[in-house]
Amino acid sequence: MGNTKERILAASAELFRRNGYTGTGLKQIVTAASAPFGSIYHFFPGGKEQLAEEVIRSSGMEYGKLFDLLIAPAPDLVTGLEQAFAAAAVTLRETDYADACPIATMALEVASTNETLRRATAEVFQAWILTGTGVFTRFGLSEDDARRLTIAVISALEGAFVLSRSLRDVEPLAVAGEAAVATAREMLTGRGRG
Amino acid sequence: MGNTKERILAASAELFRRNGYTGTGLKQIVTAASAPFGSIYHFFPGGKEQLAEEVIRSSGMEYGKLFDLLIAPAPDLVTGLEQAFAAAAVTLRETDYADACPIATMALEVASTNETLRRATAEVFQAWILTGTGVFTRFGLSEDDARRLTIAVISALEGAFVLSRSLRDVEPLAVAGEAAVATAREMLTGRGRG
DNA sequence: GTCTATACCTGGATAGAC
DNA sequence: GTCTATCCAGGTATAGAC
Repeated sequence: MGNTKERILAASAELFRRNGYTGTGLKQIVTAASAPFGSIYHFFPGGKEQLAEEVIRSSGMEYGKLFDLLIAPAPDLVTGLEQAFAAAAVTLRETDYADACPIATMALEVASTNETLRRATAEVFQAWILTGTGVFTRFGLSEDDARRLTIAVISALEGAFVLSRSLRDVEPLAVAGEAAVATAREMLTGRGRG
Repeated sequence: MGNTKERILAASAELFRRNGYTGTGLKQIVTAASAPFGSIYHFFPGGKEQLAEEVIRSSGMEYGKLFDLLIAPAPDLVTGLEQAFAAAAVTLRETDYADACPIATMALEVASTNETLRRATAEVFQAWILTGTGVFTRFGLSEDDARRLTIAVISALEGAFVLSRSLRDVEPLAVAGEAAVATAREMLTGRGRG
């Protein structure tokens, strides 16, 4: 087969997401991917850092598509947000509180320790913000409101993931979802900011 | 001196917060603490895990006091929330985007890998929720609203920390703070949930 | 190009001198 | 009780057989 690289990327994505960057070993990755050790350096000459960078970009961009898949097709903004947070809660419970954001753990780990990877996570988050802003403007929000709602939604989701994974309870995800909906409603009804 | 243990705890708290649990080595800790290597096992016979557990509990509980120090004394709930998010933004910038939540990075790292430490982070978050609920009820919210606002505020803060540290920009912290204020206002004016 | 063996280093942990 | 020397497993990375 020629999909060794794909298997390494898939195994890395799952291990990095669950165990973090420093918490995942290259030996662990090749074992999970059923690949020989040398393949890592064949496909990723830059070693662990290059592998992680590709994982951050690919799985991060993939995750960002959920704005288009879950929220954009919804009949209205509130319904779209409710569906997105509900879907996140289902996934979290089905995976025993393991599969939340694919890059959040790494983002915190590398924020102050690895500039290359920090930049990769930043570019992913910026892409999400652009995508979300586009989707929300199509629901009638101003450019400024749409951007602010996107940032508020991502923040609420990421923070709720931290609490829900730690507490092993989806309550934070539900509460954060309702708060995001309230923020959206406030913008839609034009109550604006203080 | 007899404060070797305190120096180890202080150095560990800072390193764990910035570099994470797996990203911090015990040798690194004793160097930063100017302590001999053996002292770690003298004061923490359980090794790295016991040290991390004590750090999570102590620095976590310390951080939870900010509810009482920053929000409780405020003239009103909205002002209190604004001050808390503003203070977090100032600290983040002053420390070059390093000092955010003392336990969030570890919480994500250990959520699926170390049940002892996961439980320690969960107990800290539960304590924060209780403290916040108490403070918010004193501002006139119902027990249920107060609990839900607390969870929404912590989620917004934690998520904004992820984005702000990655982007090296306090905009997410500002936006999340305004969203938290909007949620509080909605509860205070009795508009309730849908 | 695939894969194995290995080099080299740092990780956590321990023993024991003082 | 303070501190040093060391152990062994695991980490990343490389060399080279096939």
